[in-house]
Amino acid sequence: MNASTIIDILKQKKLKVTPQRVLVFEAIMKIHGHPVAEQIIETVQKKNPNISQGTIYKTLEMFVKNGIIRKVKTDADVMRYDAETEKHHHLYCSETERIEDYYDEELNELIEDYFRRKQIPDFEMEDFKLQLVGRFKDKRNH
Amino acid sequence: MNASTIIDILKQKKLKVTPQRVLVFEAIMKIHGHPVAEQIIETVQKKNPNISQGTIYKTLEMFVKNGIIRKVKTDADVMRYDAETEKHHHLYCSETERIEDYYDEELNELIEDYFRRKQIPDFEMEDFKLQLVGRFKDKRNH
DNA sequence: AATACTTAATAGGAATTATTATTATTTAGT
DNA sequence: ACTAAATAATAATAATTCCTATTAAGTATT
Repeated sequence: MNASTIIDILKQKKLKVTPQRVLVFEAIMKIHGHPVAEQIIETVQKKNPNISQGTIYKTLEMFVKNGIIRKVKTDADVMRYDAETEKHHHLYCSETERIEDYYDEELNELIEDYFRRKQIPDFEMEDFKLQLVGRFKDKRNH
Repeated sequence: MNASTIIDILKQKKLKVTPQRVLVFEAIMKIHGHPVAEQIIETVQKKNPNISQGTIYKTLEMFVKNGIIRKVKTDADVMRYDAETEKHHHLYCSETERIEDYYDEELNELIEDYFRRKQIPDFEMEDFKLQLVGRFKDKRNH
């Protein structure tokens, strides 16, 4: 992936090609992994200090909306607390902020079993959690 | 769960029992679901307006450290961005902030299969994501 | 049972930090 | 050259953390 790649992507999506957007994309490519906004800002501004933070945040948001990049973690922006400390998973509503607990021992065992057979290289697993994204059929707005 | 429950929990863990801690715990119990700090603060301060925000945040943090409650979502506190838009899961280091992508089509199919057989009541699943928490065996600090 | 002691917890407010909003100016695409 | 959208610069916001003097919980002592 390089400058011409993002130029093509933007053109294809009928989005304006600006030097700012190209630099932001190149920064994400260059850093790889999962950069936080700060790292992207730093990398972009090293190349061109005149590019403002606001533009970079706006560009990232635009990239996310257009499926060019993703946000890691679920989208809600504040921490939530959960009194339940037993192992469980979470159901996230893709429309609202609603979150529900989901307990499924059979599922836990299925996944545990799977990872007993298949080791992940260089990684020692301690725990796992499934985020299930979808829609609740009842209209409650917890 | 009620006041005497949290009192017992705190005593058992050799933590001081204070009215503030009891009220914070009761608030979480009362709200159930996955309250954000703001809701907890509101509920606590309705009972006793002299309890400060800082105390409530500190108490929540203490509860989390002692396994009395959990934080929902992974613990890192800033958004991260990911250039990869293909379906994948995440490996989280429990010690550092490192996050790695994890691709596993076999696992995807296993889980998809499972949910094809077993429907979650009142929930229409659109997507899922696995968070695998553990330790990386190499020392790289991405 | 009341009192003093010691350390941790708390209140109150300031500080921090990531992110979003605002607006005048600039620029990309036609 | 035109027009709508993007940008720079800065202010505003909001969640969370930090700081410090005061207070209170748990424990030991009478």
